Amino acid sequence: MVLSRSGSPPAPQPYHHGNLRQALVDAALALAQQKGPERVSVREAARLLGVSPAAPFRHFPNRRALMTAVAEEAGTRLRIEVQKAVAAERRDGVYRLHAIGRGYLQWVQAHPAHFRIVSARDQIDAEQSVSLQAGTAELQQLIRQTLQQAQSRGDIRSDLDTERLLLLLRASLYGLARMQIDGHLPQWQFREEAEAATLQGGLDMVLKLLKPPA
Amino acid sequence: MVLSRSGSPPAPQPYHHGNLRQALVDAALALAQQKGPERVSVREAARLLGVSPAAPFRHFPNRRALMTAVAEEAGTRLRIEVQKAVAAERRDGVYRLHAIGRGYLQWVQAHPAHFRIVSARDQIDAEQSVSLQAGTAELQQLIRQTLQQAQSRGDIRSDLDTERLLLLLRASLYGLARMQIDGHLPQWQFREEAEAATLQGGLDMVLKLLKPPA
DNA sequence: ACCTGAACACCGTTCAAGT
DNA sequence: ACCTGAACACCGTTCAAGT
Repeated sequence: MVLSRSGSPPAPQPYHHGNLRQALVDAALALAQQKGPERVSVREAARLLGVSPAAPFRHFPNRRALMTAVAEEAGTRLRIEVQKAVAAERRDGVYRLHAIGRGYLQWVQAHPAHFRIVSARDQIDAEQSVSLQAGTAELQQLIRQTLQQAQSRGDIRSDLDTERLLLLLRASLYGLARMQIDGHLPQWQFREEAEAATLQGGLDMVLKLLKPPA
Repeated sequence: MVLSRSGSPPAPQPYHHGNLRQALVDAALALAQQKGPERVSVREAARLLGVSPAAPFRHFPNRRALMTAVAEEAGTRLRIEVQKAVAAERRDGVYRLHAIGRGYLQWVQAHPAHFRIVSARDQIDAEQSVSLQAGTAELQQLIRQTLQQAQSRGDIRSDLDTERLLLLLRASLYGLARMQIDGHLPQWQFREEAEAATLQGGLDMVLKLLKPPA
């Protein structure tokens, strides 16, 4: 948040106290947005904050731990965003499923760097992080409940196993998100809106397929 | 292929000729399998082959170019594997679609490091590589044709836009593959077979949903 | 044409020493 | 308790010089 954007040496501030831990997370996130998560360096973050290269290691055992902290923050924001999206949907059944998917995909598109970090298994320790594990579990539980509800309302085919549908739904969402992030989406469309439309189209298609046969 | 597995200094072989370029690709791939693609270092590859740290740069302008070459090889193998899988399927229609999906998912599971490299957008230059672009296009074209054929045979609902179905199919497959690679699959199952079954279940579910209503 | 040797500017991480 | 300074073993990359 409080990054000096000016010249090179940001003048040794009274960072000797202050919350260096949080400042490092903020700086790392900012760097990830600028140059991609894989190019974030601990030293550069330290430099930006005017502390020595060794300072970060009083707060994080290693680079992965710092990146994991960044991922935890991003993950929390994602979860909150999706929860907000469902809460804002007043209609029931499929509409709530739709809201979840839309919220998820829109967030990914709005914050690509954040999503890349949460899903960067090679940069973070997702299994070790209770926050990340809990966040994922909570999201999965939200989808599961919404799916069950939609099934019992007759909005969604109920002749199919809920857990398997859940897997497919997650795979579709995650797949669409990653295709966008990894540049696998048709590029003959220049505009951001076009990509959004493609993602939406994918989402619409799954949900259409889930409708009970007429 | 021809890596000396023994002690540290692999004795300066007559690599002064020989195919250093290909040897580097092989070495990088081997390292990627051992420690993950993101931990492959050009210097270590050079060391393994008994050449100087500068030698690789006569064959590749930079690290990304080397990794891209590795990805090209992996991508070719993936494409061939999938093509084989379809060719081996004697039945028509959905069965061919099934074969594609199965071939894809099985390959990913059998060669996780390879898949990680082909899809490691932060390590390679996928857009610059004609080989990778062509491979992806060919695979996409294969799925498209198979899908169209299945639709016209009445195996797959034909009331839905082919291109959108194609997107969903790709997203599901890519999503399932990445979930496995990124460790998002339920871990209460220890065995590899269990993960394979989960992936298969996801694939079966999409294809089931694509069947025309009875 | 292909490779070496030495160098440069970076990294992550450790550790004694400072406040 | 928190940070610095200096050091270590690594990187990717360049470039003159060697064969």
